[in-house]
Amino acid sequence: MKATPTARQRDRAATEERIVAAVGVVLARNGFGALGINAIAREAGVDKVLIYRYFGGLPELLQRWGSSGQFWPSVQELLGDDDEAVRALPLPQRYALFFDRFIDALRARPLTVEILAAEVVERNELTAILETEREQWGVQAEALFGGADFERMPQLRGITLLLVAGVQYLLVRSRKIRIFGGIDLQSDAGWAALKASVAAMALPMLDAMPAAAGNAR
Amino acid sequence: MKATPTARQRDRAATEERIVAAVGVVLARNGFGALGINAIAREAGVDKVLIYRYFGGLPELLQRWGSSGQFWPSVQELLGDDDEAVRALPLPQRYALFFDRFIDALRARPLTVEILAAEVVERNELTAILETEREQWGVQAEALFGGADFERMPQLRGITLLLVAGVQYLLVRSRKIRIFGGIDLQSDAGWAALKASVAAMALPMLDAMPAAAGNAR
DNA sequence: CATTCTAGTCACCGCACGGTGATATGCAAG
DNA sequence: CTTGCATATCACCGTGCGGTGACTAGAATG
Repeated sequence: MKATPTARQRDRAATEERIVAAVGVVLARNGFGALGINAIAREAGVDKVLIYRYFGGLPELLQRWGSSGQFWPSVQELLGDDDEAVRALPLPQRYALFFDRFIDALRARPLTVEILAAEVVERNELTAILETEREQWGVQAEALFGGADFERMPQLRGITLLLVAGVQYLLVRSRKIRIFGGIDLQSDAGWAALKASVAAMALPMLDAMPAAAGNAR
Repeated sequence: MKATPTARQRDRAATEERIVAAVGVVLARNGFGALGINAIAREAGVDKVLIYRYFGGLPELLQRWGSSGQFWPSVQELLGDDDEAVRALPLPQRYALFFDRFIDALRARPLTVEILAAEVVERNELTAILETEREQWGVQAEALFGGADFERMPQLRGITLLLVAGVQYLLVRSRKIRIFGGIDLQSDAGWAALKASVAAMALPMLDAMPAAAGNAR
């Protein structure tokens, strides 16, 4: 009479899956700050000791979870299906399109934004995931423009970096606040306005910068 | 023989001061995550019960600390002493100068950057400080350009917002990482490159945007 | 000297956390 | 059927946290 409270089904693979899934749930619901052994085990409906047994500990579990999804958009995703068409676009339009798709891709990944926020506070297994994914991405994304443009316009890299950083910051902030600098960060309209601003600025800047550039390849 | 371990000096004003000062020390050394009653009391060399007695609790203490310094640069600081000269500058140069000084002002305030990072995670008494200071600032800073320019160029607000956000993001990230997108965020040279990029981009953009603008007032 | 505030000290509570050892239980091979 | 192993459970530990009640000691007042 001591125990036997239904005694779970003894299926290790399934249990592991539940634990890994619980990571995402807790992260999405309670944020990174509440992401601990106890919370995950509770969410999965599983004894926390199993996390230690199956994964070794929280770090390993987070790695496992991280390798179970794509958290950073691939360059292919930014290109879309019309691969060739995008590559043929004049530089300013290509530049604007890049930000368009970059914003959309990140807005569609709330968990990525959550990790992005966690990166601010500390460096851990989760943030390492994004770092590695982003590293390759940076190289490929630059190739999308044809690095030649970057060579010709040394100032372009700084501006692009600031804009990319700005997008990430606004995304992270949009989790907690709605209006920032007069723009609604939680609405499509707000982000559309930002996209339009980038487009409007890309044209004169890219035309003027290297004496005469405009088109690419 | 029970006690009398020198029995501190019974000076409430001085003790309060030590406690308030300890907030800044702990925040600077261990970051926002470690900013608690125990840590502050320990740092101040004071029993934590005094924090409750003198201030009521952590929130009130943080408010008190927050009102004891200027955490956001005033518009006057961005203008500098040569007030009139700056106002007379052509728009692109004024725009670039604004970012120059904005970056310098924030880089000189590590505690502000720390609060900026805390804003990402949660909203509390600390972040409220920055919010209110920043609110007034936003209005005044826009006046610095003459709001007319913003009216004439609707896209300008979005770009400016993205750049300001980008600066804040890079500052926050620079606490933990050194290189970001190929730029050294912990060196003056890195930031100088970013400033140069803004300047290089401001000229063609602001010239072209409203058909014909260029100079102001 | 006795009284009364008040600044400062000490000891303790409940809680949630990360982590671990011993134990019960289902499944499958011998 | 028995044995052995992997799976799941329970009970417990130490630690640091925010928070509180009861105490001690100096300083001013009569």
